[in-house]
Amino acid sequence: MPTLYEALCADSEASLADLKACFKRRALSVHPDKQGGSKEAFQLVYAAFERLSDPAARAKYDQTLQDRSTALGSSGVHLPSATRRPKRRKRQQQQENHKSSRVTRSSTSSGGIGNGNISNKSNTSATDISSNNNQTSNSSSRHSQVPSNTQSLREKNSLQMQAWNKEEIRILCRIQRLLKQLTRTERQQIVSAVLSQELRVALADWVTASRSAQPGDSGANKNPDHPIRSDVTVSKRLCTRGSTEDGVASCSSGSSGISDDEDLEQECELFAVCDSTCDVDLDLGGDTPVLDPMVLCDDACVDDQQFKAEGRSIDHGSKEQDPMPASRGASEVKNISCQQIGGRLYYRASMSLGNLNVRARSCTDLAVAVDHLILLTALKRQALCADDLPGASSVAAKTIVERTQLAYEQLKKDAGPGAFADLVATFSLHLKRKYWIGGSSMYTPRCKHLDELIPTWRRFLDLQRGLIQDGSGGTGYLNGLSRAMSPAKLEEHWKHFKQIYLETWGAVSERDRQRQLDRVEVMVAANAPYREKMLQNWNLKSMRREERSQRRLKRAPPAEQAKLLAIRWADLRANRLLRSRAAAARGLDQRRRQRLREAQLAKRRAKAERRERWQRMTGQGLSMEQLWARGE
DNA sequence: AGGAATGGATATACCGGCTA
DNA sequence: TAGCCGGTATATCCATTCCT
Repeated sequence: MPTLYEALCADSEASLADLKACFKRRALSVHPDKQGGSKEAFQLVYAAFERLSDPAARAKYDQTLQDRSTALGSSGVHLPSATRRPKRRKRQQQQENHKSSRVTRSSTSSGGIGNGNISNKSNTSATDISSNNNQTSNSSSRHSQVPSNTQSLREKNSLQMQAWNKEEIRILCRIQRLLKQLTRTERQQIVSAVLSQELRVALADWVTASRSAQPGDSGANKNPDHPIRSDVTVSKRLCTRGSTEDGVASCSSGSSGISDDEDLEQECELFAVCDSTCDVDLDLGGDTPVLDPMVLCDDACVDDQQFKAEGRSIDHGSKEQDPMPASRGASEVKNISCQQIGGRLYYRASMSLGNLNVRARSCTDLAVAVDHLILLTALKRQALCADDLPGASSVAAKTIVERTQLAYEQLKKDAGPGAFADLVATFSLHLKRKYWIGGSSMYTPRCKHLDELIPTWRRFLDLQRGLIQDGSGGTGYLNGLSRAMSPAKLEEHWKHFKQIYLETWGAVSERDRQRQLDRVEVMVAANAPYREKMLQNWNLKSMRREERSQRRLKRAPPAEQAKLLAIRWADLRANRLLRSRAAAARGLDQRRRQRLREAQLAKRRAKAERRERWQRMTGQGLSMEQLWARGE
């Protein structure tokens, strides 16, 4: 398997400009339209360029190569720049670090949730950048510690799980499930009022043990970098979001949720199962594994939807990103479409950023299209990981719109007026609303300047945010309907959405607006049967939900249930204690009996010996003194 | 728990119309 | 009328949710 450097035919110490040149050279030779080219080869080359052109992803990749070469032994293995980075590269790196440190410092200290969650095909995140740029950061050192502790932690937890019997495990499971159904405040009340100190600690151990002792469990993190969820950073983030949502005093001052104070860490570790008002210190520090608060937090605490609304996808870390997504279309080449007109081939580079589609002009020269692709790749990288943009302070807190705008301005400067003008980029937003228009798309008119589209983009984004706050879950109108949103509310959103959409077209011309209105109405009408079906489903589900809630009302309240479980737990523990004492007593008794048996045996043996001696003595007619004199 | 369904995101092909 | 661009349709991917 060739390395990415080999795929690009680039030196491991190549600068960005070198990489661009190498990519262009290779792309032109391996494109399917060229002799001996193929889509696979082109995709490999593009994937390599996409990754290596990103400094953070490149550093990460270099590190991976270095680790691999260390594991295999240094001989005969191609070592990338990270292993033996020459002075020139090292100096460059230092300069980059120095330049970006001022920019990234604020985002690093505020945690960079947003960036950390950005899904990037090249496996890049701002968190990675900051950790790579700043080797002494706390998060990176914590991450590096996690795997080393994992094994011993697993063994310990496995032993701990063996110590519980089936019934105790069942009770712990039920309490955990019960607590998960409650809000944070209710949970805290019940935990502090009903659960004993011993039960809380057992619950904490149980949660950690069940997580780490079953690595194949679906709940466990399958990411090899973080074998268990003992990452304090993640825990903090989850807790912070949860506390904000529940209206409890926030753990962090910033929206990103990761501050650097240790109190926060402790609070987050304790809040899941232990009340902070408890006057006895819980021994969760030291050797005790870090508790995973997520297990007992409300699932809704994880406010991923907010990020999704910004056009960012959530990196759950559970799936390996495909380094080479399949190409689409007849050209079979990702990001460069091809069309034959009048016997000539036209190429056109395109790129998507969230729901923003960027397209370059079409051209007959593949080399020009590759140049365009290089520019668009830079735009995408900078928009998704805008930490390296000058003046992008607190960029983690910015929305995808603001970051794209920054990246766009930067691209204009970097590419130079000539190259940028040659791109003739056009921008449009692609929007889908399956519930209303089925599989068809709605899209804004193409703009020659991103600035023209920004206000519209913001409006759609705000609308989407409102939809999430209304409880749709942010995954779309249909899911919104099937969950918490009423059909009436849904319709209201659709009207608003349509209004923005038509206004966008109306800004071009009234004729366009009318044309789009007609088109949308046709699509909406065509999709009526589908909506009818969904409404029926929604009614059925609503009825089912209602029945469930009625059943729940008949059940004992959660506090009562928890109390009963806690009593059962205490009984079990008491019985277990009694049994262990009885067993201990039995053990003592057995040892005494054994000693007695041994003593009796010794006595019997001595008696038999005496009898034997006596018989010998009397048989030979000897006296006792004579016998002793013979030494017997 | 795991497969199926869903729907947003992404990417590309195709076509019609404008313009030099 | 060739060259190019904007609008549209659609294929595919993938995360999430639903259903059994």
